[in-house]
Amino acid sequence: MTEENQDENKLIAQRREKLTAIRAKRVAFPNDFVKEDTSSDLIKNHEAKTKKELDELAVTAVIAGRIIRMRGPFVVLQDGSGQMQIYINNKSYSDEQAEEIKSFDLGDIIGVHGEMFKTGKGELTLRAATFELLTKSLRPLPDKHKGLTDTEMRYRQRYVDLIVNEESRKIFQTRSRIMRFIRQYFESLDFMEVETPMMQVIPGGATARPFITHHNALDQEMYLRVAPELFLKRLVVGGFERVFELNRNFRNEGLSTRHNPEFTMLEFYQAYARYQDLMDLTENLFRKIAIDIGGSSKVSFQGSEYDFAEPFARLSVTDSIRKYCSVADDTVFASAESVAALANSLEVNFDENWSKGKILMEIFDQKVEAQIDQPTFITEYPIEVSPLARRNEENPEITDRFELIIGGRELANGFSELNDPEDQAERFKEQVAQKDSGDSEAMHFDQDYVTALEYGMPPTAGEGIGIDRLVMLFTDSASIKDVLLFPHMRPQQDPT
RNA sequence: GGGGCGUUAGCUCAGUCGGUAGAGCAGUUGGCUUUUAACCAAUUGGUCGUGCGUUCAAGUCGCACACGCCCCA
Repeated sequence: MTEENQDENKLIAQRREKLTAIRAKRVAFPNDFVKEDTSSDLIKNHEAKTKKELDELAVTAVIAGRIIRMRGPFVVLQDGSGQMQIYINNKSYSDEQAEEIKSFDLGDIIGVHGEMFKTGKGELTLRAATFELLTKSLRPLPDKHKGLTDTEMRYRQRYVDLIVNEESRKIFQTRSRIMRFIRQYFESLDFMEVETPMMQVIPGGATARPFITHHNALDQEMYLRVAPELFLKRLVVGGFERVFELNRNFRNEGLSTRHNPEFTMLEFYQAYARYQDLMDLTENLFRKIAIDIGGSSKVSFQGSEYDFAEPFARLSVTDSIRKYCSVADDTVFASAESVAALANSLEVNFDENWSKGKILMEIFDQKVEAQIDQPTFITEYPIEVSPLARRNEENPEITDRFELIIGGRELANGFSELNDPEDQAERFKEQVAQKDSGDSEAMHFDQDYVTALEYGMPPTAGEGIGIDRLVMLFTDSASIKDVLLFPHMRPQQDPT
C-alpha cells in the first residue's frame, strides 16, 4: 500500500481533522511541558500506601506519556519507564475541556498534572487536575490485546512494535544491559575501549566478502570492515596491552536467522595471554552475564537449558568429528585423501582441490556444529583456515585457536595471535594465492600489518564474540532480526 | 539455490463444494462515569499482495512475480 493510499484511510483522515482543529486554536505541537515524574517511580514510591494514606498525603505528580488504553474515565498512559492509570472524568471539566477529552485517541501523547489516589479496586491512579495534549497521533495503533504480530511489520516498523509489544521492548533493554555489562567487565580488567576504522583500504581480519564503497575526493576504493582485528593488534604493537572494541562489522553475505549484513562484534586483545586464558575469561564472562541478566547461571534457549556455572566442554576439531560422526578409525585424519574419503562417506559437499584442513572444517560445519548443544570450546583448528593464528608448537598443522559453540551456533572465536612477521607474510601469500584461484573470501596481503609485526608484537591472545548471537542466547530469541532494532529487509514492492 | 507455508478492514483473524465479503478489537454517535480485555445500544469501514489465465461467475482453481516465515543445501 502506498503512503497516499494510507493517507486516504478514514481513521487517519478523522485524526487529521482533529489536528487541523487544534492548529486553528493553539500551538499544535507544544514543547514546553515539564514532566516531573515517571510512572515507575510513582509506583515504587506510592504503591504500598493505603487508599486512606494517599488521600491524606495529597501527593501531586506530573507525568507525560502515550495513551494506550481508554476505559471510560480511565486512561492508561505509557511512558519510558512503564504505565500509569489516569482518571479523567469529562463531567468534572468545562464543556470545552470535556470536548478535548472526548477527542483523545489511542496513541496520543498527553501531559497530566494531578493527585495520586487509589481506586475502589486498589489501583494506584493519577487524578488529572490539568491535562494537555502534547502530540497528536495520526495513525491508529495495532490491536490492543494482540499487539502487532506480523513479523514483517514488526521489523519494518519497529517503532510500532516497540509501542505495543512489551516483550520486544524488553529484548532491547536486555541488549543494552548486556552491552553495558560487557564494557564494565572489560574495564574492570584494565582493558581500554578503542575505535578503529570501519572504512578500510585493505579489508582484513576475517575470511569474508566485504562491501565496497568509494571515496570521491581521494578517488579511492574503500571497504567496510569485515573485522577490526588487524587494527587492534597494531594497537598492541603500539603498547596498548589490553584493548577491546564493541562495534559493527559488515559482511557481504546472505541473510538468515543468524546473519545480518551488519552485525555487532566484541573483539579484545590481551598481551602476555594465551588462548587458554581467553577460554577461561569467556566462561567467566558468560556466567556473569547470565547472572546479571537473569539472576541465575542457568539460561534456557529454544528448548535447551544451559548452566553457565558448569565448566564448558573442550574438544578438538578432530575429536568432535570422531564423536558426532561416529568415526572409529583414527587413520582417516592422516592424509588429505583419507579426509576427502571421509567427507564423501558422510555426504559432505566440498571441492576436491581443497586442502585437508579445509575439508575437515567443511565436515565440521556441515555435520558437527549443529549437533553441539551444550557450551563447548572446539580447539585445534587447521592452519589453512586460521591465517592470523599462532601455529601450535607440537603439531604444525594446527593452530592455538578455539571457537565457542552453544546451541549449534558459533558464539566466539579466539586464538593465540601469530606475532611472527615472517610466518604472517607467508600466510598472507597463501591467502592471496587462494584469492587468485577464485576464493572471494580469502584475505588481502596487508604489508603495513606485517611491518607492524616487524616492530614486535608481544605474545598476545585475542578473541571475537558475536554480540547479536549472544543477545539471542540470553533473550531466547530464534532470529537475529529479533535482537536487531532495524534488521536489514528487502525493499517493499511499489504497487504502481 | 531447492522445497513448504503465508499475504482478506487500521490491527488480530474466519471465509465450506467457485455463486453479492464476515467476526472481535479500533473508529463514529449516544448512554454510563472508581473501570480492569470496562460495560450497554446503534453504526461506518474492503483494489481479498500484484499481474495474467480458466470459467457464465474467482478471496476460493491454474501460472508467473513480489514480500515474509520455516526447513534443506
